[in-house]
Amino acid sequence: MTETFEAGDVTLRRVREFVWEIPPEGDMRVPARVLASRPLLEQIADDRTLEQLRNTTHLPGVTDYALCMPDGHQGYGFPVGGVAGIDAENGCISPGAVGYDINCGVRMMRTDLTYDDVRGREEELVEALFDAVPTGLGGGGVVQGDAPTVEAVLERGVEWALEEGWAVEDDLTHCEDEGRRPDADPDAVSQKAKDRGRNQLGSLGSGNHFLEVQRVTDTFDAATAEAYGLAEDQVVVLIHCGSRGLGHQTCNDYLRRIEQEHADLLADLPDRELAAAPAGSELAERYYGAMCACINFAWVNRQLIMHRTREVFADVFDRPWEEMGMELLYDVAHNIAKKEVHETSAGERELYVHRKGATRAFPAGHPEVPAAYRDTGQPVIIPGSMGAGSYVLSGGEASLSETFGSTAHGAGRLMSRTQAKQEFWGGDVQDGLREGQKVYVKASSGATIAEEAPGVYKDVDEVVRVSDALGIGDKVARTFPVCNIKG
DNA sequence: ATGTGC
Repeated sequence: MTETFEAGDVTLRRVREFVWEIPPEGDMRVPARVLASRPLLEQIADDRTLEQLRNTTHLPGVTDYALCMPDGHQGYGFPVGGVAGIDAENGCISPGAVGYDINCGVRMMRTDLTYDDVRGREEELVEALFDAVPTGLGGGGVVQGDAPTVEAVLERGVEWALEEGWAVEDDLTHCEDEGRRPDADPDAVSQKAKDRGRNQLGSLGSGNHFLEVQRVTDTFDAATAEAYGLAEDQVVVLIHCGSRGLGHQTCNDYLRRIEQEHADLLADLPDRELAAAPAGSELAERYYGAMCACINFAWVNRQLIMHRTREVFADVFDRPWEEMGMELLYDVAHNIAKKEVHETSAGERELYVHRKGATRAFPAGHPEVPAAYRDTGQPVIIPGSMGAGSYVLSGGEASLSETFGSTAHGAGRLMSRTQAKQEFWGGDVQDGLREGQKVYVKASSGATIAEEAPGVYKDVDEVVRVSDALGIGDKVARTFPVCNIKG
């Protein structure tokens, strides 16, 4: 008999280990799949995640199945951790299925330092980073951009940073799409969005965004770890942030326009938050071009923060950063929609692959993996919480057949920010991390520390275990925090 | 996530 899992009015049936399916019924165009262990499934049984996932199967052109990654939880319309491959010719594109923070993502920078080099100097380092990298809501960035600067960043991405001395050539070759989305259309980004972004170039923002100095605690795959330049005890830097007010404004601009101009499509959807523009429409093209421009902005944002971090390390350790092996390992987006060609049940199709809180995980040999990682598969960076550490995976062979080339993006929230602030007090969390785990955290707001307390997250080990077992993203290395700055 | 609302 088929094993089932009941959650409210949703019944999932087990397809095989870690694969659960909501069979199509009513206006569902395809099944919905959750990739999770039973404990992870139980953690999304009582919120809107499964209902939202089911809703996404109503989107025109959704292909084969809608998916929820192991770290999934409820979001705006479309679950965080959601993946949908939607036909780019006959389907649609949905801003809510990309997320408000366009190209929210992570980059990891290597160093040649070991934990011994930073131990005892955590406080000095965390203070220096906090002084150098703007955090929190509002304006102020590493760079104060004027209007032409914003245009250049939207158009050319990290190439702009290279020209301006904020990057080296190797940074481009170790970034998804070499740091530039060619489909970017800066004219499709509103003046209001550009104005908001102008003084936010090189700023972390708030919420779950952070910069963390970490040490590698484990390697699981010696050959891939070596190819990625990772070894136990090594110090690395992880940067998690997105496109700030510029991306947020762009998402909002297009949601409102799409709701108005494609009200007929919206009328057939179960949730207003899923508003989508039909493929081929002017608005679909404009949103795609604007989103790609925001992607470039976010890559530059992370680039500026990384380069500033190099300067901080040079200062603190009194050596040129080039002599400390401070190279970009990889930068990967986890809030994005991309035109990609995939093998589907209907044959080869060009899809808008929507990944919202999901990471692309292309395996070895895929032509879109940067040359540096063509033989190992794309690095997949999965940040965990301040108390649990993070993972580096490599894109798995099964990702292309199972998940449109995707895997998880983090530990996944267990509770809302409001609930977190009722459960935790920022100062206590900070003290506990420092005294218990030698993790030095500095934030511009105590509330943010409470909202991001380790206890508000699911078990990242369990999330990664599922990814690895399914063969969509394979374990390479694990890291643990040393010091962390956040909004 | 966000000049912390739709």
